[in-house]
Amino acid sequence: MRYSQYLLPTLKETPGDAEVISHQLMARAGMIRKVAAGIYDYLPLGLRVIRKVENIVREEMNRAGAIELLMPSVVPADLWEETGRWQQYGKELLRIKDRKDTEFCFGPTHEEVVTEIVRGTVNSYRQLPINLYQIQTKFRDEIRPRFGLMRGREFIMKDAYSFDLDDAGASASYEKMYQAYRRIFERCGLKFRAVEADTGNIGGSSSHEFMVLAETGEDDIVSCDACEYAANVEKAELRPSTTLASATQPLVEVDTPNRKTIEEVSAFLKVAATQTVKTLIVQNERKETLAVLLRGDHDLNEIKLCRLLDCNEIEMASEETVQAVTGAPSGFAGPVGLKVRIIADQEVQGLSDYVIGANALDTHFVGANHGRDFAVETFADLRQAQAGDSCPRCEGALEVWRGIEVGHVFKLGTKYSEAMGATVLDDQGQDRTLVMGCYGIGVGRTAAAAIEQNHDANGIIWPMPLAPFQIIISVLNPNAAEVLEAGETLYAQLLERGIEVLLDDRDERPGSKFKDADLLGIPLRVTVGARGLKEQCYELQNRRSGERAMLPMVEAATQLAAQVHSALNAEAGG
RNA sequence: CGGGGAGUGGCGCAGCCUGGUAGCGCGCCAGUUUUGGGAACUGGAUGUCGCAGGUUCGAAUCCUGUCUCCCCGACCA
Repeated sequence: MRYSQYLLPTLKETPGDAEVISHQLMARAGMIRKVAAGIYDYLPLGLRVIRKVENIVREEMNRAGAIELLMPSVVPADLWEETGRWQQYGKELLRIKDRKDTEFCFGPTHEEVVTEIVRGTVNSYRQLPINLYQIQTKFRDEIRPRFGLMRGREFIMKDAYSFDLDDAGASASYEKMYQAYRRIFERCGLKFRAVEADTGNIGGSSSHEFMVLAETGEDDIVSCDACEYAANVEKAELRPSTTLASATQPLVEVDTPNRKTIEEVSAFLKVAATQTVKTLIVQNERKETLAVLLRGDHDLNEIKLCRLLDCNEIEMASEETVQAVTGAPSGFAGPVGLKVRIIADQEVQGLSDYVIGANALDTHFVGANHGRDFAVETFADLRQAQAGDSCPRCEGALEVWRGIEVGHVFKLGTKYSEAMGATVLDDQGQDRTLVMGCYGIGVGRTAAAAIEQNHDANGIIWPMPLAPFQIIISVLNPNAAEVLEAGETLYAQLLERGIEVLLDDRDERPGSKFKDADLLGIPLRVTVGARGLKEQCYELQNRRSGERAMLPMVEAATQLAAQVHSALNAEAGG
């Protein structure tokens, strides 16, 4: 591609609405343009990267035995009504009507559609297992899209769905996808972790998320420093606590004027936060109000609480509710004398003689003990894991990372196949409900995550497998005939060798060309200028390492092609 | 949706408080001189100041409404 004839609008300045580095650099490098909140144009350079990711995904899915197809983006409401999701799925589902007022949605995910395909075309266990996938534009009307391609409303996703006769088969299909995903992200040159995850409202029994490690990630994940255990904090189990407490101090009411938070109270009473217990008054969607006790320095994990209570949503009670339930303004809630259900994190069980709210303005208790002073209905694992916690599987300790979720694999079970009557005949001639799995990869998000992990002050540094171009030839003075000709010659030789090369033949000053080359993040830059030509050489610079080398003109194309191929293989290996 | 902020040439911003009919930098076009890390000079083009009302002799500026965008929370590839 000739730069002078390409559409590559680079920006010197960062657009004001771009917050994270990947968004800033994608905008500056002329990869994307915003059309509306969470909706983007993929400009030519951006599309090239998207295609790179797609092709890696496609190759690995095919290798794992999955079959590509393409389902419609616009899906009739009937299908979604079969599974009840037309009602369940909230405002994220973009609902539209056609001219006859028939309802449709723009598909945010395709369990219903694919299940409909399989129920109509797969009738025998002999056709199993089968795994169907597509790479397609999805739409989810997110409440708050942000960070460019990281969380768009419209985005490109690879979604795959496996169908098996039984759980064992489904587990095997799941394992295949898990391994395929590892290969995909390794080939993309990304540092990532596969972590145990919550299944959310897609449903199903177990799942893993593939997290690219990056500070700007929106998820917290934990991993053990000794074994393989890794999980999203939403999901991370904590080791069961077995210690039991016994009281040694009497319950005494103390004044804590204006001290509401754990920090304020523990500082005021000169007690460690670990020796305090906080009482959260919460409500679920059924408007049940209850009190949750946690050690002062711990945080509530709402997902664990939801699971315990068999509800979908937990929120902190309003000030009025707190006042009504505890008889005091928030900040002083405690379990003593409370009339609502009281449940506690398991680690409260091992505490004794702690500080706790007294349900009266500016007052706390010291020397509080459950069992003696109040009763706890249930102890359970309810808190968020944090750095330094013991691993639930071994003697190691947990570390905390930030991650970007680029892929997610689920065991779905029969949730959709049962609702939609997707069955096959087994070898006994009996109807069997198919056991499903589903597997997603955010294509644009993967590209964005790659930038989060691979950039410097000058711009993007693409891993070779994702680079929109593998080599950029910067012709320093295209007005000098012999310089332009030397550039053109190399350009032609590289194209012949199948290398993706961008020829910067613009009539710009050298500085601009170097800045743009760095910004775009092309892994190898060849400078063609009078200086090198005097010695019959091109000059090579590696974007990542900054290393430079003189390449004799006669062997340049061969050497460069070899470097590109070895970089591709290095990053594809492992 | 709750809380915070912002809409002014393609991009980044100033002007608004204290109303008088729009300015700076980058980019763009033409020319001259330049040419190894975002060149200099000269000349030029581009704005119904988000939209709709209102106040006023006069509104980018004040008032009301509305739309959009961004940030913090819930959601997720």
